[in-house]
Amino acid sequence: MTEKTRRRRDPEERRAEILAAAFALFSERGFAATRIEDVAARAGIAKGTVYLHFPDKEALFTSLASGMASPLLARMAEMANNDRIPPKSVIAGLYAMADSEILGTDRRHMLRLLISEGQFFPVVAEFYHRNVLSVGLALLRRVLERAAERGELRNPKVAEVPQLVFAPVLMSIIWKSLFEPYEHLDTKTVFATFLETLFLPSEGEAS
Amino acid sequence: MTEKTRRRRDPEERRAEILAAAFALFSERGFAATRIEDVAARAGIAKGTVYLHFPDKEALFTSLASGMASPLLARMAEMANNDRIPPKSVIAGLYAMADSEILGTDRRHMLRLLISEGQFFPVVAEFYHRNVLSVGLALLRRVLERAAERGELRNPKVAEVPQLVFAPVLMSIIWKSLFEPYEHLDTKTVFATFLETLFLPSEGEAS
Amino acid sequence: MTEKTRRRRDPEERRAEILAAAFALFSERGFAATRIEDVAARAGIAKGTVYLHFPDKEALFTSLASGMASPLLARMAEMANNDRIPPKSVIAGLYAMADSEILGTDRRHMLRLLISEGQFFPVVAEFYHRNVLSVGLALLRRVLERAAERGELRNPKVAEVPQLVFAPVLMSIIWKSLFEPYEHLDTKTVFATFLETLFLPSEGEAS
Amino acid sequence: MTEKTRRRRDPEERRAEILAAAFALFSERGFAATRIEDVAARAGIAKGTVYLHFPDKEALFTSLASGMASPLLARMAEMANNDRIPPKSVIAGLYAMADSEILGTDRRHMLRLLISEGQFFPVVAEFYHRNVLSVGLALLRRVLERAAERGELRNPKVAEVPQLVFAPVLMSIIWKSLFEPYEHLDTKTVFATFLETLFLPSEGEAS
DNA sequence: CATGAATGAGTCTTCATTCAT
DNA sequence: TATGAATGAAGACTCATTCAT
Repeated sequence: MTEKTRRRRDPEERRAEILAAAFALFSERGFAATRIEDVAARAGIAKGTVYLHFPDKEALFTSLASGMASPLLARMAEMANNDRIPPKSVIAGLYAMADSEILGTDRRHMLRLLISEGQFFPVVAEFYHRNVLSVGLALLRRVLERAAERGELRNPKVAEVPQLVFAPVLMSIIWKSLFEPYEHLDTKTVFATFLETLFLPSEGEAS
Repeated sequence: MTEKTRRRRDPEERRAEILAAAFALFSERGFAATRIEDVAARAGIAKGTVYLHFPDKEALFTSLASGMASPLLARMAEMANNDRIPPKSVIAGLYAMADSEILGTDRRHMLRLLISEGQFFPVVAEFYHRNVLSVGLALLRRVLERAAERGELRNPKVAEVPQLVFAPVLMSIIWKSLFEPYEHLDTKTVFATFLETLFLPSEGEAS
Repeated sequence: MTEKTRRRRDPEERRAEILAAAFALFSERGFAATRIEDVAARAGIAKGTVYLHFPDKEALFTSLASGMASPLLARMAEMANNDRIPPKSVIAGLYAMADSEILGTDRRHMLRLLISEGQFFPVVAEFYHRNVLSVGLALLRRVLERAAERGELRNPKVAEVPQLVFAPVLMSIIWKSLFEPYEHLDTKTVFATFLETLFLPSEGEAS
Repeated sequence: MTEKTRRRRDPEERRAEILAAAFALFSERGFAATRIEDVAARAGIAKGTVYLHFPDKEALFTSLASGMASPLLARMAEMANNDRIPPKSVIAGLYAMADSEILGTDRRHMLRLLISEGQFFPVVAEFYHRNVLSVGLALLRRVLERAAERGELRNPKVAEVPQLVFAPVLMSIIWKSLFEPYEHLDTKTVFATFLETLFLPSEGEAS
């Protein structure tokens, strides 16, 4: 009875396990170099079983990519929409979150993967634009406009190019992926410096 | 006359043609999805001929990657080392160059490719770190320090994190690759805004 | 009914079928000239299936070579170890067995293949030395020493060079492979004559 | 003038150089694994030049095989036809020659190659049968018959199976090729022992 | 549902042979 | 004659996908 307890799990759970395995392998080796068989092995199931949950290899990638963003985005939105938090603190919080939740985890590999493969998966790119970027940029724009109104931005025009806010995040992901072995990048300093470049010092802060 | 002049070209020229073909296809489809046979076809030669010039597919990529950076870097260095040009103009010039020479051309695809595949080609990553990044960052640091001394930076600490300078370039490349079809990004505005965020307005400039 | 029973056979059986196909083709054409695809076709399976059972072409050869010797060797050992059989009869029996079981069958092709390719498959050569030759020579030496003690050998020193015993077998294999179409070799006479050269006539035998 | 002395050599000499190179490489690696380009390189010429002297790779092999036997055979014939030399000495001389001229040199590789590939080159096999084996066996038969008449053979019937005489030579070639690294074979002892098995001790010889 | 043996299209790479120079 | 760049057929091996069990 304990023998075959592994079979016939909850479908949703099984699906999640497969995605987790795919995530690990895509992160490590990239899309092309990951074999379905390895994903299956890592998920502890047989090759064919993967196909019971996903029509093909691409679906594995698109599912993964789509499912990855939402949780984090929600938390970010929550923070950004809280008008009682000062804009600078919001952005600081977002950077802290990016640092610990993305750069500090395997998620950064997935983001790199998105950067790498996204172009060849229009479904994914469009999904991200619609559900992540549009939303995220709107949030940022709102926060930055609030900051501009309060006279906290060194250059108020930044509010019109909110993409600049996540440029350092992308740069850090790329650096970590490619060059960290050769030269360490201290992302906390990156974000802190950038924050101080965007925002004037708060009152009571030493320059 | 041009018909059968195909045989026995200058080796250097032939090599360049192959690289050009590989560049086009890698840019368009990525490394894994490009077949040597397609590279050959595009170069107007037979499959086997590619192997007379490059030992394998990887070599094609590494050659390409290595050969791509130097020319541009040299021009950038020249500009950055000219102390008679004010720092802000130097950075403005670099952004202009990035905009026209990278973002405005196919080279941006190659850069994306580097971001994507670099991790799996340590030779390339190390080459870039040593020959491009180290050099480029040193240049930027020098320019930024000069700016700091002259009191032109909004946040002098930026001189210690010169990577921030090219963060918007990377962001733009990624945006163009993935999201441009869905939402246009005006890179000139991106760079202009960022420049104004880094630097205080010059005298005589309107904010 | 036999039509589509092709899928999912007993792995051991499938393995044996592949080896049988490989045996036939290697025998006929040699190692280099045999294509995996042909082996598959002959076994009635797809190319890829071969690779489910053997890691590569070499493994096919080494498996084949290794698996080929034991059965016969065992029977020979049994005969040679039976001290109640007079030495001359033992050797006669071995020759009879070689004649009918090797020279008279496709196995002789395999032996030729071993002679041909063995040098390039050290694994195989060592395997044969350890498991076939060492054992076989020890047996022969024992039999010959017994014969020498009983004064049955024309030249007792032969016991010290038991390799001489199988020299005619190798010669016959080579002859059959290369020259039989041009000139028949009667192996029974070869072995009989050699036997009479090694051994003195038994009592009661006419010279 | 010394510059291009290498070009335009005597065709016969050039041909010989190519054959020598082919011999070395075929011996070392076998027929399939030897590339024409390597033969050319070893002969110090360009790939295409080989084709000015031999129509294809096979011709290289057949030429080589055909040209290899004659010189040695001639010397053997000379010895065998000298009726003043006692038969036993003739055979002893032949073994000595085989030992020093074949087993002791690279020629043994070529003989192994003949054994290996001969089957797939009927031209070669037939050539050898007609020009080497027929001749050689006739010589041996004659010598053995002379020995039989003189009552020097332990088993006079050997004269009817002269192939037995070269069986130990083949065995030694095969042993050296495959098993020498694992166990040394002393060919002098092999031949001496076999000689004493074929022939009765000469008068004045100790057994 | 789950399995994993089987499939075969797809790709890299090699190398005998040709032929313009 | 000699060269060696160019060719392209050939073959080993991979892996996404299917499907009988």
